[in-house]
This record gives sequence, structure tokens and C-alpha cells, in this order.
Amino acid sequence: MTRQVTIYDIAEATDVSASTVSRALRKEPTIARETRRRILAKAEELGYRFNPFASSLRTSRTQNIGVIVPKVDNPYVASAVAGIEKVMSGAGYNLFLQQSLGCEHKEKSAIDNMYRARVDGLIVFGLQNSSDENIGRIFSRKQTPVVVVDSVAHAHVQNISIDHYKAAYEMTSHLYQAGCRCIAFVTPNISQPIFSDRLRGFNDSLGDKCLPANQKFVVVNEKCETNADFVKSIFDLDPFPDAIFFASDTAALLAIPVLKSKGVKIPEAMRVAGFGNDSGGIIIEPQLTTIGFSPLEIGQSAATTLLRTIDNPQLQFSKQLVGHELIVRQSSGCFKPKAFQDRLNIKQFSNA
Amino acid sequence: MTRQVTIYDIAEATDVSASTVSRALRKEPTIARETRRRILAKAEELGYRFNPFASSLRTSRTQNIGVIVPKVDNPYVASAVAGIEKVMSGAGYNLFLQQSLGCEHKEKSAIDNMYRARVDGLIVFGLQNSSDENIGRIFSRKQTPVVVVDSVAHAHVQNISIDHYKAAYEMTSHLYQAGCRCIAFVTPNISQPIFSDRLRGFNDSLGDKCLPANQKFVVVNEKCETNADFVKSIFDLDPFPDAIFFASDTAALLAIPVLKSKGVKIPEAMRVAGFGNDSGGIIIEPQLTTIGFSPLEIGQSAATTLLRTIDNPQLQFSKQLVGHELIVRQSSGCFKPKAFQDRLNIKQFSNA
DNA sequence: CTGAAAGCGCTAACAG
DNA sequence: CTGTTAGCGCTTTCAG
Repeated sequence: MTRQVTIYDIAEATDVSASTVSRALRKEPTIARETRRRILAKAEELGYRFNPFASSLRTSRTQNIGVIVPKVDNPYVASAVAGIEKVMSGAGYNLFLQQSLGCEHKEKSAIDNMYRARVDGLIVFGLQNSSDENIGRIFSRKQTPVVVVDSVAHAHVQNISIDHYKAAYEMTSHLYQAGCRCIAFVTPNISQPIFSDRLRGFNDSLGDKCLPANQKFVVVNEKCETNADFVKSIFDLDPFPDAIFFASDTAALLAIPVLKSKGVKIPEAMRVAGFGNDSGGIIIEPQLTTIGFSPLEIGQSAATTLLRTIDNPQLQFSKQLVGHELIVRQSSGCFKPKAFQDRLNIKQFSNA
Repeated sequence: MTRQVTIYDIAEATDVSASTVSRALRKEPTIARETRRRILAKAEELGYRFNPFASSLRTSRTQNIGVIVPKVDNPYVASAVAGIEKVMSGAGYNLFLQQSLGCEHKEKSAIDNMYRARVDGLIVFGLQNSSDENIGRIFSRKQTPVVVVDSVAHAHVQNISIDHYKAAYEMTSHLYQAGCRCIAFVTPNISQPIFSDRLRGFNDSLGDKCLPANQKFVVVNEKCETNADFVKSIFDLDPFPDAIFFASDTAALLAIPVLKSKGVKIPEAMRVAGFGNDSGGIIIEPQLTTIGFSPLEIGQSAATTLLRTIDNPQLQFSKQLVGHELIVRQSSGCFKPKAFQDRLNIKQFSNA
């Protein structure tokens, strides 16, 4: 492996100094057209390759941004990452990707790792509450901006999320309007903000209709997204609910076939709703009523917000809400198509 | 922003030289136990943070590996990336992720970018044929190993893929055995190796059964994974086929509801098969017969192979085939469960 | 086992 | 518009 071609080689071959070469390469305006042309041509000829390490060492800017997600192989996350990549790649940044696997320990070490890697910015999905201090302590001191997606509002960072509370409230109201008076709520956990927010929305919506929010009808099962076993706990409910609101489409799609096989008529005897607009929702029969939003858009928003904050460190921290919509399909009994009108309705920013 | 804590600060505070600190930090054995202890303690105390750029500049090793995929928001790709991340993260490497969006130009620039970023290794999904030379020229000269997934076999790089040809051959034989004699094949294109291989498998299987491979029954439609419009071209076929083999589950899942709505009884009048074991395949009615394999495993294989090649640059280049299985469900008419026996059956390597 | 010294390739003052 | 100089923080000989 022969020695790297450096700006000094170009300088020598062009009879200028290394700084001039550096300036030409960085397209600084303060350089003669002709000199630049010669330098660029020679660089090409010699097969010069910019060395980002030397540059980063000098400037302490990396052009790298970190992305920490629980799992990439989750359709929502994958789309969001796609959105982030698109924006960041367009802005000349590289993406460091790391999974936290929903494990607090891994999340902490991922944050540490990104910090060590000296990323120019960080986007974290589903940050555990306990990591709040890490993020704040580690990053804010160094003035490295952080965007947190789908977590509770953190100080010192940008927060982005759809309005899980409001969406769940609306869905519950929808089921109520469809005539349901005994609605069960199924969720994998109540610790993650996205799920606890949905549960609050559910409870408050019922409360506002003077329906007692009976916690017996809140089924919490960590495995409800991977295993249909949890469905039997629904059959234990007394009275048998006239609707189930699944906090996740994945769980709904797992449960519906089981419910059908047990003779539960959907939507006649039981209305069903999900959350997330999984692609399976239009395959299943009956098609699934759900809450839709654009993960791609969330990713893009997160990315553009991060870029803004990088460029303007004085930018106010805020909680940004991305639009959602109620998608009514057959599983909730009344098929009423509606335009995806709120789709691009981002509060606060209008990143065209 | 106060100055960074460097090894010199630690050296000064510990009354040793910077080289000793460097050695202690890197856990070199040639250092007194006690000295090391003191150094590590002081590093912790001062909040020292290793600077990878200075290190990379010196050693020209980066501990970064590049991953180029067409689109992250594709369930198959997302799972594979998850597998790669898991392995690489465990081995102390960071992941650079970039999308090529199936565009030759972007793919080339992503490769360039990874090359400039001086990754220690590269994994590319669905490499366009035309990029072959880029990969070879750019990377092999620099001795940076490359793993190519789902492409035609390239020289100078490691190749990994499932056996698309064989899998398609088997599926076609399965449909034949189920009594079908007029089978249509639907594919988004015949340029990507994964699809052209599947088509060859389809054709050869028919050929071996002395059924003329009539190209009229090969429906190529770029949009068949995003829009069900292509289904009408199936109704134009004469004679009307008694089976359709979709080269992609996504297309099958889009088409089945349309076929059903037009009164085509599946599987009675028409058998249907897909490829990829999309999660929708067990939601749809009838459930979809398909080819299953583990994208996670493919990702892990790609990663371990890359690590091996990094550690041993003399390693022979090869084409590695990952196991697949025929998953027979209702859509092909005979429900015959079968253990996922080939799942961990990787040829050549047994990365436990 | 430890230290001194040199340099990886680039950029940012500061002069001219 | 261009050159000189001095590092960024780490690793690696080579000596001791």
C-alpha cells in the first residue's frame, strides 16, 4: 500500500503552498480561478483523497451525526431512519447508526459511544427516562445538539413526536361514537412514553364521556407484539368488552385472527382499533381502523431540526408535534374514507 | 467550550510521559500494574475522552464500517441491517449507513463517500452491475475488504446471498406438483440479480418438466410492489393461468385482494405463491405460500465474513449461500407445515 | 518498564 | 491572493 497522496504532494506538483491547496480544495473564494483550476486538476490526476481525520482533528467538526434507535428492524423506525438518512446525506453528513435494543444499559453505552465519536449531533429514539441525565450532562456541556424522538419532553434537547395522547383520545372517542361503552386497551407496557401517553389519552377520553376508566380493562402484556397468547386474558374480562383499542397495530394484527377463530364477529360484536398504520392493516379482514402518521416525515423533521440547531446553537429547545390522522376502516364498523389531510401539518416548522 | 482533556493532561497529573498514558489506555501489557491503575483513575477523574480522529490519523484504522443499502425502509433490508449492527457493535465497530435508493449514480457516490471516509470495510446490498468496477478499483487496491449481498458474483469481494435460483426452482416445482400447468411469473424487473436469478429458476424448472417457458407469462412491471394496477395484465393472459408465482411477497399481497374481488377463487381456481416471507403472508386470506429465509442471518453472515476478511486479508474471496425454505400455506392449495430446518444452514461458514 | 521525539494530514492565524 | 508557521491528539520507533 503506497503512501497516501496529500495536499503537500499537490502543492509540490503545482508550485504553490499547502495552504493554497487546502483553500482551493475547500472552494474558498479567496483564490485565483486559474490557480484553483490547476490544483483541482492535479488533485484529480494524482488520485488525491481528502482525509477527514486530519481535518476533524484540526477543526473538531466531524460531519457525522449519530442515530440511536431501539431496533432498526421495526417498520416505523426503519422509515424514520430512511427519512433521516435522506436529509442528512443531502446536507453532507454521514450517519452513525446504533441500536439500543430497548435496553437501558446499551442505550447508555450507545450514547457514550456517540459522544466519544464526537458526532456533530445526535438523534435518539425512545430514550429511556433514566438516560435523560446522561444526554443532558454529556452533550449539552459540549454544545452538541440532540434531538429526542418519542420520549417525554426533555430539557436541553429538541423533542419531536406525534401527539400520542391526542391521537389515542380521538380514537377512543371514535369508538365511543360508534356506540361502544366497554372498551379494553391493550399495550405492551406503560413505561415507554409513547404508550403511557396513549393510555392517558384513552383514560381521559373515557373520563370526559363519564365512563369510569376501569383499569381492569387495561391489558398490559410485554409480549403482545410477538405472541398472540395475551388474547386469552381478554376473554377473561367480565363484562366482555364491545371494543378493543390496541396501542399497537402489531398486537391488533396478531389478535384479530385469534378473535375471529374464537367466533368473535368483528366489527358486529366487537370493534377493533390499532395504532400506527402498519401495512398489514389493509390486508387483514376486516381492515383495521388505526392512527396514521408518517414516520418518514418524523425522521425528516428530526433531521432538519437537528441541522437547524447545529447551525444555530442558540435555537430555543422545544417540543415539536407532527401531525397524525384517524384512519377509519371496517374493523370499527363504519367505513368512512378521509383524506390524509394532516399529513404534512407540522406544528412550528414548515420545512418544505 | 473548555479545552479537551488529552493524554498530556493525564501525563502531567500522573508524572509520567504521554506515551505511557497512551500505552495504559490501550491496555498494552508492557506496563506496570500500578502505573496503569493510577493513569486510568486519573483519566476517569479528569473526564478524559479518547479522540478517535487523532488515533485514526496516526494508525489509519478507523473502526468504522460502511453499509450501503437501496432503502432502509424495506423490511428485508432493515432486518439485515439489524443483524449487521448487532455483530459489528459487538466487535467494537461503528456503522456508517447510506442509502443508494436503487439509483446507480447515488450508489457510486455512496461508494466514493465510504472510500473517502476510509471505512475499514464495506457491505453493499444489491450492487448494480455497473458499479462492479468502482468497487474493485477503489477498494481492492487499498486492501479494504468488501462484502456484496444479493448481487451477481463479483471478483475481489466476498459475495453473500440466498440461492435465489434454487429457491425459485423449488417453488415452481411445488406449483407443478400441485397440478398447475400454466404458471405466470410476476416480477418488478429482470435487471436486478435477485430477480433475474429467480426468473431463471422459474424457467429452468418449467423446462425440466417439459413445459415450454412461454415468455408471455412473464409479467415485468416496475410498479408491481407499489400499485395493484398490474393485475389487469394478468387478466389479459390467454389461456388464463392456473397459478401465479410472484417474485416478491409485496406484489402478491397487493394482488391477492384484487384477484379475490374479481371473483378468482384462491387456491381453487388459481394458486398463488410469493417470495420473501413478508409478515403480511400470514395475515392475508388465504395465507401465502412463499420462500422464507432469515434476513437477520444474512446480515450477521455478511458482518462476520467482513470481520474475518478484515482480520485476515489473505482470505479467499467466495460466494456464500445462506439457507432458505419453501413455506407452504393455503394459497398454493396444500397446507403442509414443515420445520424451518434449513434456517441455520449456512454453507461454508458456521458462525455460531 | 518508561521517555523523547517525530509525524500522521489538515487548517487557521498572521503576514505579506 | 498566497505563504509561513504552528499545532490538533495520538502512536510509534528508538533509546534508555
